[in-house]
Amino acid sequence: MCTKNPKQGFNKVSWSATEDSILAEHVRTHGEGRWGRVPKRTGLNRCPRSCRLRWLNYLRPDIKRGNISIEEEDLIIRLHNLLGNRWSLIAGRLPGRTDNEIKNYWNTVLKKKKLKVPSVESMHSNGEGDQKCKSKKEIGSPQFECPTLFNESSACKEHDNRTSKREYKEAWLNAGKIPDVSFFSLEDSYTFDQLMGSDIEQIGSSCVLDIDDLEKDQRIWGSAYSPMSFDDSWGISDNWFSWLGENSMESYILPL
DNA sequence: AACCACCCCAACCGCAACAGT
DNA sequence: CACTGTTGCGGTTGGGGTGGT
Repeated sequence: MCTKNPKQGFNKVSWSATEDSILAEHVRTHGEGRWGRVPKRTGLNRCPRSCRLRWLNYLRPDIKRGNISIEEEDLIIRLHNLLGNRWSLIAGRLPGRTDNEIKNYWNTVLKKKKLKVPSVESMHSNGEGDQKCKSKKEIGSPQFECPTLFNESSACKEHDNRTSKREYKEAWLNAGKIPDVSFFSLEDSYTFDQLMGSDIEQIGSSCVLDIDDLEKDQRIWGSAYSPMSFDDSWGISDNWFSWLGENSMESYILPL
């Protein structure tokens, strides 16, 4: 655990080029992980978490530098509509971008853009567009921008009764099929309709289907396309789930 | 040139989940 | 099962840069 400066409370210190090179060299030699040992081994006067963060957000070789493109911005907006403030998941769909970067971009750029354009949800609520949850459990429910009478409180309440991430994952792996999806609300289905053009589709409260990866495999995609029809009331038809289960599509299911 | 206000982003925090013993 | 250390995540904030006066 990083400790606060007892005198000044909070004391941010930027990483120097020397520190960066020491850390980068250490990761190159020993690999990622075991961050608790890094400060001792390298002599860096940094806490393990600070080292990890510096590597993940700045030093990693696959980090993409430069401005967020229009395409990336569009994807961020669509994924945020789908997933809410789950920055790591959103970042996972943007190669080379970190969750911190996307979070910052949202808070400094996109949030303002969103405020400028009156959304439907603002007409139904007090205008607080972003969810303000105190814990990750509360964040669990994606905040959908629904054109109808979406009710956030009822959606959150619904989420409490949903299967936990771990149970969901285990159930999927053990049973070889997608567990109960009866929690799909009518409101959610409207969101799926809106997101038909997206490369990612939510198939439950705790996982999404990676359409991008699916499309890469032409054999699978070709045979999958026909049963993947969308149902008017539930967003994704039962055919999807049965087809996915029959064809061992675990690798295309991304747990949230 | 000096000051101020604002903005952006890196770095921090608390909490929760996970892994190991 | 309980405990402890580690890791991952989202929220928050201090520092530095920039533009306006």
